[in-house]
Amino acid sequence: MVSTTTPPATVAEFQDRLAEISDTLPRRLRQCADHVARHSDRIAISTVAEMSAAAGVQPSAFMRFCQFMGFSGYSQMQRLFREEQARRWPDYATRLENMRKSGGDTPAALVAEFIEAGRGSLENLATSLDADALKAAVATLARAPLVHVMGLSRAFPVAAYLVYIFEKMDIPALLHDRVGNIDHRHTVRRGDVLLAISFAPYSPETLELANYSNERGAQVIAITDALNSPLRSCSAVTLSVSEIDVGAFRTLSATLSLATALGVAVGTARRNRG
Amino acid sequence: MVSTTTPPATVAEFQDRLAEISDTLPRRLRQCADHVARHSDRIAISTVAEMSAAAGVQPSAFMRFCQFMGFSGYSQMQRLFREEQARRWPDYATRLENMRKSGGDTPAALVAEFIEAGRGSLENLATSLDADALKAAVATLARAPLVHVMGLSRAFPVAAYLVYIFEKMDIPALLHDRVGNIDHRHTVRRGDVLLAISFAPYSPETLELANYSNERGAQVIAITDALNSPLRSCSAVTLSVSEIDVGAFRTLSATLSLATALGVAVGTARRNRG
DNA sequence: TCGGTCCTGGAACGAATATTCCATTTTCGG
DNA sequence: CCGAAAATGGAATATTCGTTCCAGGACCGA
Repeated sequence: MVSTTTPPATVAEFQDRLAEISDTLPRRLRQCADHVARHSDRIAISTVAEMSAAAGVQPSAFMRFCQFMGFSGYSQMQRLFREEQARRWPDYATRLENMRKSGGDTPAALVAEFIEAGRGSLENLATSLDADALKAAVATLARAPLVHVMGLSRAFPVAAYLVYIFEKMDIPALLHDRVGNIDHRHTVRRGDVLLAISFAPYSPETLELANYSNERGAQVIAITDALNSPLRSCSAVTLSVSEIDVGAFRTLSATLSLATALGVAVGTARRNRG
Repeated sequence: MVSTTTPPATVAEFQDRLAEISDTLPRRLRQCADHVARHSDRIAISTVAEMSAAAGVQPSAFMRFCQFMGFSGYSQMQRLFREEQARRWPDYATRLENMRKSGGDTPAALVAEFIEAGRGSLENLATSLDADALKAAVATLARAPLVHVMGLSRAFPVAAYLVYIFEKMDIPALLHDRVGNIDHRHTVRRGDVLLAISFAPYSPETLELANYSNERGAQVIAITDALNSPLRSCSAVTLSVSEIDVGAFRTLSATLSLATALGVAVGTARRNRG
């Protein structure tokens, strides 16, 4: 009954085996698998009783599940997750607390706030990213003869960094800055793609260019913040990112991570197609 | 012996009480306190036996420490840290694993990589930030009649965002871009401050401006990557940040968090001095 | 040096937890 | 519909872990 294979040595291996066997599992065992897949982080700090209750099964069923996964029991499985967690969380939490504790508005405390905000934003991105939209955006951008990029105010660093990456990857890209108040809209041609980046309060210039591109027959990819962004109505694909704010300010951690990944993905996609 | 006060309700309260009593503790108990202060994150996943062994004391000593902290015992203390951890780590880890598992080079997997890198960079920043240097940088910048900001290539988004923040906070700041290949160096006056941002490979233009400013009697604050950065030799204060790379690319999560905090701190410092 | 107080170490106890076992139920092929 | 094999639930057991207790030792003031 219990396969005598060696237990997974890493969380990644664990995930693989889970995906592999979860189709062949009886009902209760399947419940365990589903719950574990969804809350694997809880394993490190929960007891079998808690886990099985949360999954809606008996502790004994959960034990059988552990053995199906190749472990001798729950304890061995738990050890894997505890080690994993300890590895990725050195003394960071402690240090942050100290920085924050050092005083409400010392610079170090402020950095701690922004670190926390950035971290939270990254976590949000992980849970809320629309993988299909992203894939569509990459496909569209990979086909574009020329990529137009526009972002003003807070979105400007993102636009600038994207163009920098595009340039590094030999992708033809044009940054629509507003230097000299010169408008570059007439460079947009049918078949080109506009990557428009804007957050509330949305700058009219960016919206205007998005609308113009649409009329001109150039698809629009938007990186924006909320579901009610005006960019959504005039873009083929919308990627949304929300940043946690510190007072009136925000970092760009999540937005830049998404943008960088997008740029690199487009670069590799192009390379693959020759 | 054991004070009958209520136990700390949050990790912050815990830290406070720890700092408060740790001077009055006997030797073994002090060892516990030191070890806990340094590895508070381990409490959630370790047993008393493990913790006490790591601290170099007997389990019973560790128990007494828990009671000094106001808890009934180790279990109650552990519960606090487990709740804290569950709170700040919803299903983020799971989601990330799924994204990464979905394939080596799908866009979503790439985003997961950059999220991890960003997170790691932020954690590095938390543990390696030089609070004194930061404080000095803020003080210097707060006194400057005019702040010059320069960063090219990968550092350009950081420079741009800093100037954006300075502008929002009514701080006179000038971005030394290279539009039209026009050099703004002659705007630098004695008493001004240059905020120079550069990472390997360091762009000569930024280094040049840093040297020039020094000669001109304007102090230089550097944001750079390593300890052997050429900026270090010509700057009054150096803030170092290291970003984890994904292949040949990096995000700017940590750098931007630091820069944003720096900008906001300077703004509030100025406001306080009128 | 002596007496008292506080601290320390280790063993012993009790509670909680993981794990196994088996009777009962369900499933599925014939 | 029947019988075998698999799955399930719940109780019983074994193990680990938290907690307490007490004897011995260190420290301190007199």
